[in-house]
Amino acid sequence: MTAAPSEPPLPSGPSPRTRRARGAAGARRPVYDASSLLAVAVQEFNARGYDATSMEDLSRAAGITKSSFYHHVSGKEELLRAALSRALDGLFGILEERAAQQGTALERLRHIIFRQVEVLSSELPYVTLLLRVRGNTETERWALARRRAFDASIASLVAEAVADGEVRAGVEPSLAARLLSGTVNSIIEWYRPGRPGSGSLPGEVVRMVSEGIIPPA
Amino acid sequence: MTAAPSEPPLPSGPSPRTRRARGAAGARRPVYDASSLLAVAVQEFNARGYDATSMEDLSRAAGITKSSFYHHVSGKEELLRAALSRALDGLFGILEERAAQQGTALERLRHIIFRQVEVLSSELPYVTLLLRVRGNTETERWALARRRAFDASIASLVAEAVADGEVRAGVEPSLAARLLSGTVNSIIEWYRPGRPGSGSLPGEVVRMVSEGIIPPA
DNA sequence: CCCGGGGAACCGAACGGTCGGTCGACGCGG
DNA sequence: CCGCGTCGACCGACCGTTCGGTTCCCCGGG
Repeated sequence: MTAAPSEPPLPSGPSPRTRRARGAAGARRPVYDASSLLAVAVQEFNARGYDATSMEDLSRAAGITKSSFYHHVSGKEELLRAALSRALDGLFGILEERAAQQGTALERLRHIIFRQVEVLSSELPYVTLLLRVRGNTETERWALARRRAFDASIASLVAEAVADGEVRAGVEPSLAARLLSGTVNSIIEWYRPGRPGSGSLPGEVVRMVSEGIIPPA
Repeated sequence: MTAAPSEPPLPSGPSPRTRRARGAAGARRPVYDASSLLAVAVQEFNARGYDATSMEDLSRAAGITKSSFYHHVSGKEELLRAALSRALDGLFGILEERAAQQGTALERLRHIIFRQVEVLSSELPYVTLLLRVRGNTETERWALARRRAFDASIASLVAEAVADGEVRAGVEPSLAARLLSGTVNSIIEWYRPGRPGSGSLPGEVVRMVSEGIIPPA
């Protein structure tokens, strides 16, 4: 089920305002634009959880008062929506890459996993937030639906690889797909950028899920 | 199981006045004991998230008022503590089993993974709650610390297996341990009891992480 | 047999506090 | 002097928790 992405529910609010610093060159204070405030908010959301993070927490982390914070953003849920949208765009972008659409099912699958790890790393805070959504509001349910669609496209790819006999016999497609996604997504629990990875994380992950840990007999 | 087997959490009936008959044998049994209330609470916590679940949500799910609910439990965080404790006891119990302490490192590792999947399944709601705590309160930080200790013991076992040459060459121990735990823990995201698993889930998981999905060359 | 004390279960109402969000005013650079 | 960014004060709603009081059942004394 590769459902076409629909419009996110936008209850009320103007279009995202791209605020710029005062003068072109002479900005004198840390002026906050929408994206930098979003980055701050997402970091706080991930540290404490969305529901446990108050708007006052966010404004304090940004260095301004709550009222000033509201001058730049339209509301708490809108921040969440923007963050989830960014994560989902990154993930769905993988599926549209050339290498994700040509070659054998196994080749495409390996490429998608490789790229998914890369996106998880580069968009870590946003994807982290996405993977913790519970579905309490309409925005969260929208994100959950999109995320399920992404997982479903991977699952169908796994099923195709199994049908083509490209993977080990006895592998149950839906179980393998779930464990695959779970393994990849679990990276957000411990990966932190800037830490000296011994090698290429995406390559290591692809190899681990492909060959397991047992030495070839 | 300590829950009373006779009575599932009754839905919000219009007349909660149906007082349950005291035990004929004289054993006085309240309508709700602590453990059945805990089960209801944990289910709600998992559905909405701990912070997003109000005490009124819990009491409504239990079929009584908020005040009555407080007659049985001491507070919200105490419910959380009891649930997390149950999950952690289940996990640490695995490490004390005989098969987890004798044999080669790889044998012990495979047994622990097998049993961990079993515990995840049998104590699903409690382990689910455990794997979602963020560390906002002292109780949550205590649970996080205990959970890290469990993961650490698995990581050291993986390192031992690598040092003994029991696993594929080139496997980085700490990365493998993290992916291993991530894969196993991700089961809570989709496993639901009662669904007809085609085979033994623990066995399938052990095989998948051991051999991967690639057919032997 | 009846009666009444005691306690568990339960409830409505309210507490102090925090939440997301709003509003009017002020300082200041253009 | 105009408007943007900032701010303190404030709002209604809801939070977890407490309290006073009522109902129901068991049980011992007459």
